[in-house]
Amino acid sequence: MTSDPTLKQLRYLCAVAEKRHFGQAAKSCFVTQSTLSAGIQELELSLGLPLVERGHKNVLLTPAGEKAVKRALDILTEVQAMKEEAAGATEPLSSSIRLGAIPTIAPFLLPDALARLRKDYPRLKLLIREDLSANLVSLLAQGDLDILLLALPYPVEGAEVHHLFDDPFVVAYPRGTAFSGRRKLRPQDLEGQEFILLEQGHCLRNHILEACQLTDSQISLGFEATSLQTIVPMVANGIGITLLPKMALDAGITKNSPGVSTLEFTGKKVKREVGLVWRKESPRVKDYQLLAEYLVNPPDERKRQR
Amino acid sequence: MTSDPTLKQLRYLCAVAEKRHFGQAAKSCFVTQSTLSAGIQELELSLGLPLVERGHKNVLLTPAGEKAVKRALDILTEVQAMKEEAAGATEPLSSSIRLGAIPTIAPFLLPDALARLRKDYPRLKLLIREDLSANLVSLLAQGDLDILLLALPYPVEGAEVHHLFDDPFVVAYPRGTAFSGRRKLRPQDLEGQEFILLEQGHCLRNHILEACQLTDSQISLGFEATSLQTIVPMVANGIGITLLPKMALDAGITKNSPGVSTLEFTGKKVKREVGLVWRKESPRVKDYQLLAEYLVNPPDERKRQR
DNA sequence: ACGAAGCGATCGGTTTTTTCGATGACTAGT
DNA sequence: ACTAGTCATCGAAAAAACCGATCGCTTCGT
Repeated sequence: MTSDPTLKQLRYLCAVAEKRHFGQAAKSCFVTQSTLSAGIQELELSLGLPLVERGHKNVLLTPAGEKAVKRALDILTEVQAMKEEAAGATEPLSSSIRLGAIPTIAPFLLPDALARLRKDYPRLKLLIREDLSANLVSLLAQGDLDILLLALPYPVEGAEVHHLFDDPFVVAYPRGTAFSGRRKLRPQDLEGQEFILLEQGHCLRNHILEACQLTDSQISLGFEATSLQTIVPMVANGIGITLLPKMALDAGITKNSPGVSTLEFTGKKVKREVGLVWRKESPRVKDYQLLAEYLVNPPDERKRQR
Repeated sequence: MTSDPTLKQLRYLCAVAEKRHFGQAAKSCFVTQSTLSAGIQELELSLGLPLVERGHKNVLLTPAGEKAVKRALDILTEVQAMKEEAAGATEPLSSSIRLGAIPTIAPFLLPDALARLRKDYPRLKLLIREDLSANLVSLLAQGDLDILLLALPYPVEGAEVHHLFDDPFVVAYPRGTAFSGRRKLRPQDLEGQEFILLEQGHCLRNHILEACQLTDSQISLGFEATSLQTIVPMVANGIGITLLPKMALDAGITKNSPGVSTLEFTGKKVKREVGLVWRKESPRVKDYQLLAEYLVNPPDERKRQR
């Protein structure tokens, strides 16, 4: 088995084809004539046929040489293209990011952030996958997703966690009942209430329980829902109360349910956190930090909108 | 300026992309893991960005890495194609040959030979240029032609000459005049005759003069013609006599001119030679010798046809 | 909790390849 | 014949590629 051609050899060949002169070709490649000569010979050896016809006055290419030069030019331009593509890829947020987000964050945080991202980085392709935290974490681990938008705390097994902001809970209750007249609540005020929470698997459920220092067994659960959007009408119908992420409230989740009132908690303890998670080894931290800025900004904007 | 990628590095990258495992990729490249690892690193350095995300359990490619792999595969297949093309080109008479031939040979020798060549080597592309010997020789020297079909002797300045066969001259004279009744002629029998020859520049003219040991001044020239095909009718009209290459006679040049009779010479001295000429440095001698066989064969075939 | 195993990165030393400058062989032109 | 110009060749030095061993880290099994 003869050895393979070398890119260097192909460059030599192209130079010879262009200059039709070994010495000048060598100069244009910044090597000595002997080096180039040997390179051409080796290429001919590896291809098994003569490519160049060495005359005394002029150097000519054999038909095979002509074809080889065409190929070589193709190859070299492709290599060049690869380099340029790589150079272009160093520009931030210029390729695709596969983002996983949980259902209790994605609909409230992403639409606005994505719009602004698209405006500033039109070359970015964001692929969104909405799923439960557990599934997202495993998808991230096996490389099917690049980054996750999760509610924290959540166990992420040696992945990098980047805190974005706190997301306080607010109580949503049927208008005119229970806490009417109160301006703020303490967690313990909720005791004895009928709760409507998301079904098992949603981290929001656990975060709410933890934030209120409750356990599954301590609270009476009238119903379980599959999404926040379905919980709100249930509250409006007087079936029970729930805790909503403020983020969802800000995004207008109660807009079409006038029967629902909301109350904030005192202090800042009753909350979940929102953060990004990526593989520790990921080399695109720069991209992710940039992405983080666009996800953190919305709070300011929401204040304005409120 | 960072160095260029290497084909080897591209192969390493593709192997990693395929195996998603450095050790196995290294094995498939028949190198050690350290070598491959270093190669990938160098490639990343030369492209200026990470291509591979090294996890503990699985190796992943960055988006830039994915693109680079696509490019790399393209490049490698193209290199492979170049090699295969080169290998295919070693097959004889498979590419193009630019053949120069003089007007006093080409129309008589080539049509039949080309037909048989086309049948046996359909991939051969023969480009024919018909011109005077002097022009052909210079075209050959500067590489615009690959091989010449000439009448010899002719000065060819350090080119390679390959004798094909002798081409005797025959006398063509108006039927019923001069040599009627003779079976053979000696050159000196032509003295005093009115000659019709080709115009200056045709080597046939000089070959005839030499063969008969005459000079321009010794013979009376009634007319000069621009082609053999036009000489024959002139002979038929009784304007004079001429010498024709037997090759032309065999090809039927007098077929439509019943007023022309022909006579051979005694011995084998009154002739020109037909040969191929190529640049001494030409690496395609194999092809040319094969071509020669097809040009030499016709004499046998002509006997059959006569 | 701890040891073993798996993986990629790194290090030193050896082998191989590349490169250069000088020289050789050959031709064309003077 | 001699000179200038060209590509091929040679030997030594420089560069690189490569390997085996080892390191650091993580994971898995006990």
